[in-house]
Amino acid sequence: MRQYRHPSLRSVSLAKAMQALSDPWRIGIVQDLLDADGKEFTCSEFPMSVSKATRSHHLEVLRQAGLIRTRVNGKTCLTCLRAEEFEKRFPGLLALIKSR
Amino acid sequence: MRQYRHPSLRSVSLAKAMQALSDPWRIGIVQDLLDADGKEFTCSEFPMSVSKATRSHHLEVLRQAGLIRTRVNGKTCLTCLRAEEFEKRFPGLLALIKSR
DNA sequence: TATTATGTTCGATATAAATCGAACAATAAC
DNA sequence: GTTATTGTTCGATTTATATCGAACATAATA
Repeated sequence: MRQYRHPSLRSVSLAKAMQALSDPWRIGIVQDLLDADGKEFTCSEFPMSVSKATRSHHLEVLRQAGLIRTRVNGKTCLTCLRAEEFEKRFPGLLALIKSR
Repeated sequence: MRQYRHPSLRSVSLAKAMQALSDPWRIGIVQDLLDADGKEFTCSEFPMSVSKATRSHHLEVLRQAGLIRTRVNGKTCLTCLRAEEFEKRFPGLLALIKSR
């Protein structure tokens, strides 16, 4: 499988972060990751009723906004939150996403 | 001049707030309001190099996201931040916007 | 009342984003 | 090796957003 690109958080603008978090599916993904407290998810584990192409797209948007990190694991890919890094760059933003 | 509609903050979703703050011009407007600490701005006072139609559009987006309040004042309209309300609904978000 | 200043709204255009199916690639399992 | 599973990428389509000029409305003022 391919190599994932993960930008440094320094290079992520506030506008880009906001844009990434302006979609309900993507907010849901981040909430799932927050609720899971560090656990990694395969792509298909996120509960979304969209095609796998769209799912892949949303994950890429979150990746380029510095929100998630994905690694290859055999046949699957595993995604986790970049929680500490993101929190340092945009303090308090993740707390807003937490389910409520 | 017309009546402005201002949604209750309860009715503003996180996605909508994020969407409103995903544009550099709009981030700039909110930063100007934060820096001015309560002062009201007329539309044309925000330093933006876009047409007045576009300016009006961006202010409407912020208005519908619960970020600003606009009132008619004779020939002009005056806009201020809905700082306390917005902070109560989305704690910490405005702090992220503050110029830095 | 005519003029000017300040914004809004409309219609059009251009750009960006979301979405899907199909084709592809890589790995695991048979 | 063949097949099945998991995702990515491509091309096309649809929907949303940004942008502007022109027309309009309102209020202050000459």
